[in-house]
Amino acid sequence: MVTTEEILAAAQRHLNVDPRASMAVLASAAGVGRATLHRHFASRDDLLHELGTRSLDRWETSLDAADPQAVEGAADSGDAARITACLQDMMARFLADSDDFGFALTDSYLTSADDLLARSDALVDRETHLYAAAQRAGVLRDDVPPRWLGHAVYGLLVAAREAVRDGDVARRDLDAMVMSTFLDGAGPR
Amino acid sequence: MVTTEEILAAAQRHLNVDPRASMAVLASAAGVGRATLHRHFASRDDLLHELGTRSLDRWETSLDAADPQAVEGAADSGDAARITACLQDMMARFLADSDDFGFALTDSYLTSADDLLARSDALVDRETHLYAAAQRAGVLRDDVPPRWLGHAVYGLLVAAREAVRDGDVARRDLDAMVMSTFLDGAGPR
DNA sequence: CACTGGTGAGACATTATTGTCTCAGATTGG
DNA sequence: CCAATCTGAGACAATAATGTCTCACCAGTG
Repeated sequence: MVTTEEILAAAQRHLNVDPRASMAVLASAAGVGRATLHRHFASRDDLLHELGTRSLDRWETSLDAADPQAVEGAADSGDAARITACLQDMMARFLADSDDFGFALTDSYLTSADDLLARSDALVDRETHLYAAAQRAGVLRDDVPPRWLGHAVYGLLVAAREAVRDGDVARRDLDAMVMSTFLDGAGPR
Repeated sequence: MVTTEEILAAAQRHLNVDPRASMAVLASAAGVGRATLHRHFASRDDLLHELGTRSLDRWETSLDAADPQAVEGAADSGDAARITACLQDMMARFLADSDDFGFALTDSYLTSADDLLARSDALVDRETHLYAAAQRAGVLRDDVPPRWLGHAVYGLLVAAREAVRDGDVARRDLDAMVMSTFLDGAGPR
């Protein structure tokens, strides 16, 4: 039997490639009849909404794991190693999610529903506070807006997903490479 | 009168937000009747194909400008300042294009048409050679695959577009910020 | 065996989208 | 003013997508 999770995974994988994929296409992509797909999700909007919710759930979970550590670390304002480890942990979680859960596509889901958009905004704020704290702790450069750091991380996640998909980077090297690129850049060692 | 260019610009802007936008939506987004839109582009595929072609044209132009400089710079294998300037120039061109010309959406256009896909692959190769040359010249770190650098640049372009769109970074600061993030990363100064 | 729950195939009406066409009005340039 | 040209609105048929429904089928269970 094909579970709801498998259907969602197949749908996301497919919508990544073709955002216009029809329900019929998504059904056969999941190896399921069109009727069965509609038994899981009454409408296409339902499916997209669920997909968006799952993405936000994962994002929130990653932030939940990273946030308290960071706030602590920033509170005693100096434990750079700790806050760096926290950033690394968060990045690794993001990367794990970007694997099977798309990232670049998230946007198109969110903009359609107000509740998802609101959640997304709230998470952006939380993450931005985290970067700001890292800046105060001297772990991240403070000559750029913290929001830019958030965008940069997102961009690198997109890059990472593409790189793995194209086979340009091995999955096991990904975490270290992305983190190093984020922190140290692409300039000479 | 609404020119073809304006229609394309409006379409791209709109398709960025909603890849499923219909011809009717795209027409009114361009401030034009549906019939007029079809006078410019016989079919939706035609429109998307043209959009993809324009993206590739701009990309190719940017590479044309950067490539000879880089090859020269790599040939005498040491003029780091020169090859850095060349990378900066290329990045600035990319950023200028990512402004009005979308970037993140390019993919969905390309994967639909074989000729565009082939052109895209060729350009990726050219750009990769450029990064490899930069690595040999000691301008970019050589402990990562050159293709990863390409992905990273692409990701930062996505980030830059989002950052400007959200008003998180002023356009005039963008070039320097993106280049510095690419070369030096987000770690402390 | 009979029964149950879930499934795929497909019919079906409805709606959205596409591409073509016509026509009346507006604009431009002579 | 007139003619040529381009435009938007809308009619139109064809196609695609959506959501609902029925029905035969099959696997597992009692």
